This record gives sequence, structure tokens and C-alpha cells, in this order.
Amino acid sequence: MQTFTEENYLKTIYKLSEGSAPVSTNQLAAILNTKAASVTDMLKKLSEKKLIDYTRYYGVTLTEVGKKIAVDVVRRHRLWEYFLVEKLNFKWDEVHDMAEELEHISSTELVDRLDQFMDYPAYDPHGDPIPDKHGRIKHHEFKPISQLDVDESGVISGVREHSPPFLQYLEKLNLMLGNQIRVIEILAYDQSVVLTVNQSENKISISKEAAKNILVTS
Amino acid sequence: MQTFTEENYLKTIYKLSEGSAPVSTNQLAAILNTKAASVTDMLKKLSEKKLIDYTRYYGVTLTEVGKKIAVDVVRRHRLWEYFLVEKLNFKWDEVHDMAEELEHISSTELVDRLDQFMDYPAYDPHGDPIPDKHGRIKHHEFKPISQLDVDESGVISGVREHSPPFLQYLEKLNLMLGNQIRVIEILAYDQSVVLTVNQSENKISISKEAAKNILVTS
DNA sequence: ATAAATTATTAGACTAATCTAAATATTTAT
DNA sequence: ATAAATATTTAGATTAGTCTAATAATTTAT
Repeated sequence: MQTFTEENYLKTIYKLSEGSAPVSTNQLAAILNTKAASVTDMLKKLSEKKLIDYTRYYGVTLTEVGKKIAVDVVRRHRLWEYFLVEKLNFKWDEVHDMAEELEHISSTELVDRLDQFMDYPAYDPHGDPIPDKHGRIKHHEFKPISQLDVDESGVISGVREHSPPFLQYLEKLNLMLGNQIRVIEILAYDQSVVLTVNQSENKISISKEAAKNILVTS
Repeated sequence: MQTFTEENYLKTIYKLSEGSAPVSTNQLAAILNTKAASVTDMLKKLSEKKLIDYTRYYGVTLTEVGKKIAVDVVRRHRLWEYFLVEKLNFKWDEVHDMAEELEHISSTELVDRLDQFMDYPAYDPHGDPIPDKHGRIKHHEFKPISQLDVDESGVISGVREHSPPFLQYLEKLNLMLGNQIRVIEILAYDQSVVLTVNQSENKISISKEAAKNILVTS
């Protein structure tokens, strides 16, 4: 059994390592809103519990056991986000903080029933895949709008940034999951992208940064 | 904002004081599974925060602010219990521990949406009233079976004891909420009660203790 | 290849919540 | 009304997680 805090460290290491790259102390401190010294302390503890492989001055990766826990926290987080949006009608930019708390409710049975209640959703409200009860994750072929060429189109299927202001911005431009976009022009001097949504006449322009953070399937 | 632990103390004081009677250190220690010394420490802290009125060697009562928080924790607990039983199909003896965790999720908006989602239930799965968002509580005229006379009948509407074994026992005897019982006989030597459920032929016998813990309306 | 800059770790201290053991109040029984 | 029993509080220590300041390792730049 892990504490709330331990679960957050494991989840963050999982997300930062994207597979298996070692994660640095400072990276963790930045995301967990804490100090490097605190991170070092916690890494020692998690290492003793054999949830991570930790080499001083080098970095940290998850062990198999640690990864299992991390994936489970991610599963819980995404299922609760889905619940909040689909059942309680919250908007996609409102659910993150609540899910951060709900993800630490410990009962496995509860999460599995919730999963069943919602008919086993595969993606959360931001398009991120929801691991199943065995930790299996569906992987879609996502790519950012910034990698499309002029005249290419795609269906918005995920986002790489989850901050409420960014999500509200997308909502305002109708750049929501499921909508189809087509790239009309890529401006040479700043790589900003001009595109249309759902075949509309209306052309909208988004920055290169934004284009990197919106994921499409073709 | 209170910690998890502070909320548990306030909730327990609220339940033990049944209105406004002062609660003792040892009573709290027993229910909170902790030691009297720890309780004293926490009472000092809650007193400084003006959530309780605490007099050394005498006892503790809630302030108005403390009571508001306590009622809100109770509201959250009972709404989540209702959710677990009505939406996720848990049984009434399975939900307590999960609700103990869920009740500490802080968002007020979340609880209010949950309330709306379930269409504002008035009672939880054990017949306890669910306070509304303003802290108002519906009070029913409950009395224990032990106070009925021979030939009197009533509808089971609540329980005074929430332990899984007791709830499972009631389920086995079909003594579930909503069922009608009639007292056939009260044995003189131990006050055990013989009764029928839903007009059945079948007579069942329960101890005086059990009869005290089952609440009926007439 | 060495100095400077960056990154990470250790040392020592703090807070919240808890504990045991000792001391003190209160209540009960004679 | 006093002794014994019970209930409560204080004193001092412990654990988890965090912090700042000082130190050490590593990387980068010259």
C-alpha cells in the first residue's frame, strides 16, 4: 500500500519517462511543486520499497511493480475524469483537480465498477487512453497538427497540454475532440497554422505552439 | 480548509454529541481508534481554529462553524454511499469504508452535482437522512422495534448499527429497508422479539439487542 | 584539462499526527 | 472527607514529508 504522495511520485515518474527514459530530480521537483532535496528523500524511500531503480546523480526509472502502480493511478485518474464529464456534466477544463484527489481512493473494486458503469470507455475527455484493469493501454496513431502538410486533414483526438486556459481556448475555436480540421496554410516565418474546422468557410489561425499540442488521427 | 483527520474528528464529535451534549476524550479515542493523549492534542488544535468549544477535563462541543463542516462531511459520506449502492450496485454492507475515503474529496461543486445526478436523495442506503447543500436535514419519526408492543407493525426505515455482519444478518432475515414487520410476541425473560415480515407466515425471532438497532416508521 | 555553471545530495530543522509513560484532575466508594 | 479508581492532560519521542543552507558530483565552456 502506498501513500497519496508516493502514488503521485510514481505517476509523475511514469509520465515523464515516456516508456523508460530516466527522469531527473529537478524535473520531478518542478512538476511536483516541491524542492529537489525533498525529491531526493522520497526517491530513497521509493527505492527501498523497490518501486523504482534509483542511481544517485543519474536518474530514476520505475521497476515493474512501480510501473504497475503508476499505470493504475493513471487508470483511476482518467476513469474519474470520464465520469465527471460524461455523468456529472463538468467541462473538460474543470475536471483535473478533482480527479487528482479521486485517483487516490484505494478500492480496486470501486474503480472496476465505475469502469463497468460507464461501459468501459477507452479514452478520457482529453483523448488520453484509459488503461484497462490489467494495465493494458490502447495506443492510437496520434500526431500533432504541426506535423501535417498543407491540404492534409485529420480528426482531433487528443491534446498534449491540459491546462484550463488552453482547453478553454480550444473550446472557443471549436477545436474539440471529434472535429475534423484541414490545414490551409502554414506561414513560413513563424510556422503558425491556418485551418478550417468541420468544413466550415471560417479560417482560423493557431500558433506553432498550439499546433504542437493538438493531436489528430487521419 | 481542514485536513482529512480534522474532518474525521469533527464528524465524530457531531455524531457522538447527538445535538449538543459534550463529548469526552475517551469516547473520541475509542471511536477514532487512537489514544486519549492524541485526542487531547487534536482538541487543542481544533479549539484554536474555533471549530470546537473545549474545556479541559470537561468535554467538547462543536461551534457553529465546526458543526457546519461536520454536517457537510456527513452529507458527502451519505451521498457517496447512495451512489455506490444505487449506481454501482454495491450492497449496503460494502460501502462504508469507500465512503469514508470519498467523503474527504474537497470539491463542493462535485458533491452538489452528484446530488443532482442522483435526483436529490433524502436517505442513504441505511435509512440515514442526507443533509441538503444548506445543511438542512429531514427528520423522520423513527423508533426501534424494541419499543413496539405486541401486534403493532411498522416499516423498516433505518438501522442504528452499520457493521457489515449486522447488515448481512438483516439481509439474510429479509429485514431490509421498506419491508413491513409485525410484532407477534415479546418473550418475557429476555425481551427477544418474534415478528413476521411482509405478512409472511414465517415467524422470525430477533434478540432485544437487534430489536433496538432496527428502526421503523408507523 | 581546468574553471565555472549546473545539478543533485546531505545535514539539520520544522510541522502534523501520533505514541508511551508520567503527572494531575475528577469521580466514586467507603 | 479521604482513599482508590478512573479519566484526562502533559512531557518528550517518533514518523512522513517537507524545507533551507551547505556540500558534492557532474557537465559545459574555454
